[in-house]
Amino acid sequence: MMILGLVRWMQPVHGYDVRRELLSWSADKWANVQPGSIYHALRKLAEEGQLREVATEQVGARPARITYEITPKGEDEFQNLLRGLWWNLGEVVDPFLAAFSFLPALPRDEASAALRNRARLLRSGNDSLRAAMESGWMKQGKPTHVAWMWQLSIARAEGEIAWCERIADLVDAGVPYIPEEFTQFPEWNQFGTLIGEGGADAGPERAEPSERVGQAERAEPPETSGESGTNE
Amino acid sequence: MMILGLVRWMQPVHGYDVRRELLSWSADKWANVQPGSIYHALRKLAEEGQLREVATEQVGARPARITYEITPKGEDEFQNLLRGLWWNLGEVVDPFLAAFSFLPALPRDEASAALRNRARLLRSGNDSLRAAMESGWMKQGKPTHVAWMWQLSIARAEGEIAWCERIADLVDAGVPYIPEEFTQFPEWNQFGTLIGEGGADAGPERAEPSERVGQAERAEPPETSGESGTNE
DNA sequence: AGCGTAATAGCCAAAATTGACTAACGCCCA
DNA sequence: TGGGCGTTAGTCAATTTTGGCTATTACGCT
Repeated sequence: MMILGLVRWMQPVHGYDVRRELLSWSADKWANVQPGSIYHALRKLAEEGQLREVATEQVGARPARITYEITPKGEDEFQNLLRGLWWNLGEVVDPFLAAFSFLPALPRDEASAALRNRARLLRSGNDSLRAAMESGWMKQGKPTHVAWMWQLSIARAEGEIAWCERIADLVDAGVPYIPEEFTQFPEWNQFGTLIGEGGADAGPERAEPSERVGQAERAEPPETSGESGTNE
Repeated sequence: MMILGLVRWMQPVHGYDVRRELLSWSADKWANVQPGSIYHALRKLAEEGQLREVATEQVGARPARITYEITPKGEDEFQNLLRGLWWNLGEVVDPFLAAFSFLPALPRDEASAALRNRARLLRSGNDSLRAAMESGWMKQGKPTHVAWMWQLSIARAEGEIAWCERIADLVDAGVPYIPEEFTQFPEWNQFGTLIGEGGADAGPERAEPSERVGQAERAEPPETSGESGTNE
């Protein structure tokens, strides 16, 4: 989608243009697009008839670059995709949520410390976003709505900060959360009940692998070397 | 990570157990784990020495099931992974954010309608989460911290709801955001508007907001069949 | 001019993910 | 008593994703 939309936007383009644009948006972070996938996606879209090759230039002995533009079919598909995303709730993938589900695996004091630390990180992330928005960033020719996107991030983070502090307090206060299954039975079967309850389900969250660390802000856990590695 | 953690948690287990557990958590939504990937992950972890095969039972002529348990090395790795996720900010991947970056591709009135619709969806999602938490869910033996996870979702969504309304107001108010690239080449809009209101039906506006707030919360864009398909 | 670095453009083999598929077994009810 | 259905358990080929690699040209500096 991203790629189709970008081609639509910048056409005619070749792969490297798209790559640079995505990179400049740090889209490898908030969208799901690594540079390596671009060329594959372009080829696939072209083969599906949503894009069309428009030229193939070559400068010297460099790799030839193929320029694409969107076809009416691609435009149509793009509109569908776009509306699907705007009108429905998509599933958000958040690795922290997945990790939080293992709360009982951490000692209480570390859990609460980590939560407060997270609040701190979120706050300072928000601060730097705000600073970036006010300082000359927007005069640099960035579209206004990008600032709105930042604001969405900020708004969500603000909700999360409050949550962090609240939960940290609960943890500190010794509110019990460790299920008996942990302390008593090694096996937990009573999970069948979870399924039955799907009627009111709605866990709109989702966790995805790959953690990359924001440039500066990062704290290390007390003891282990917080290697961020694979994600099985 | 998820899988390693689950094995650690439920050991000794075989693949199907893990699969059922993840399914019961709807983990295919909020984590990144489809049933198909489980066995691969288990094998990979075993081969990396983080898990160990512990038994291979076979009942009749059914597929043999291999039971795994975690090794000290796996435990170590799990602690690392877990702490990495707890102490650092991970990147959240949200398809809506990606879609929002194409705001200029939508007609103003559709954008604002979609935003308000989104606020509605989020609100009702929150409501049903809250309802689920209060109604017998927690008495069912569910670990307390799962409720905290729901609360995080709610907190974030609340921030987002406010944002939606705020931005919708801005859009309605005609705050400019369309970059010059767009207005320069009006043939782009051609498609947006054509498709947006070309449905030939009376109102190009407002998908009929279905009143019932049941599980099937979802609204359709004005005309196109909001296929949520691939995502290039 | 000569050298090192950065940017350009894309490729590719390996790894991961997916969803459809198999195939036996248990059980219920007519 | 046997046929249909759901559960159990996992496989597999095809698709996707990854991120490191190559090889050329442009640029800056002394």
